[in-house]
Amino acid sequence: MPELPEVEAIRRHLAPALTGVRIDRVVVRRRDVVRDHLGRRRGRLDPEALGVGRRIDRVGRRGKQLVLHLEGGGAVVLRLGMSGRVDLRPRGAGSTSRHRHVVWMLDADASGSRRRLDFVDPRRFGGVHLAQSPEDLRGRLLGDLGPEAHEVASDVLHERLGRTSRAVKIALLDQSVLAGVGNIYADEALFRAGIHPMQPGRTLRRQHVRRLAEALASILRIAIENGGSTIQSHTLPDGNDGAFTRHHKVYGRSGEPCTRCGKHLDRSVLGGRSTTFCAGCQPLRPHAEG
DNA sequence: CTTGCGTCCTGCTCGC
DNA sequence: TGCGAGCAGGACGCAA
Repeated sequence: MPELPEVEAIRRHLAPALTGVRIDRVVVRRRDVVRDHLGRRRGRLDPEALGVGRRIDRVGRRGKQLVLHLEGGGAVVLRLGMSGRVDLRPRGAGSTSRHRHVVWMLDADASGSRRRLDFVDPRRFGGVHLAQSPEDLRGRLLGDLGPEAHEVASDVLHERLGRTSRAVKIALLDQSVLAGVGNIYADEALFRAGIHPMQPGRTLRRQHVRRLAEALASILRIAIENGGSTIQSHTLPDGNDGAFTRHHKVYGRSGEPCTRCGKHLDRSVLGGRSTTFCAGCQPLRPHAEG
């Protein structure tokens, strides 16, 4: 469950070690985590689609998905889900997890290090998706994603949220509306913008959406610079924790005092997701025309 | 078309 | 110390 900043931190960590490196061998220890570009489990795994014998041209990211672009087109898309992570370690190192589902054995990089990349995901909400061509990638895998949350223009966000009657928090979590926001940053951005999580998207006024876009950009960028936020299992591939936890103003703080007004923070459940907010600082506003 | 609900999993923390 | 309940950063399929 890393969200955009955590995935970006992982991407930046992996890129220098993986770019230009050839994949020697892939071990699939649990085949049901591997899917094709439409999300289907494949009966037969194609080693070439998994990257065997190919170089990694580029390590990219779109929303919460990590994309290993392979030479000759196609890509391996890693979705970390709630509990997923990737470990980058020397090929000979032992593994600490019994939930290591896919292992990429890499050739030596420029400095001569021979490493492997482990996809680990205890809950298995995540997965490894194989795109055989750029078209595959542009389809269901990445094609339905909204704009990147940390750089969305205010008027674009206003137009997109204006299309739905759902609660703004639910809309923020919808990756086809906006890519990269998860439960933590949805709550944090709404708090910072002073918007009630249950406010219907289409009732948001332009000025509030502007504050929301600014809050998203600010919070996500700071989180990226800090290497992503951390709770429980989230770790960077080198085993170090990200360091953003202390910046959370509402997430995980229900019942504690609001940092802005001192009232206790409320908790409710929206779309099955735990939601923390300050009823004082984030008032539900009636829809004003014009 | 949109929206809301149930479901997929394991592991951790908390209270008894 | 053990045990069960409840909760967890996501996203899908399905039905209305």
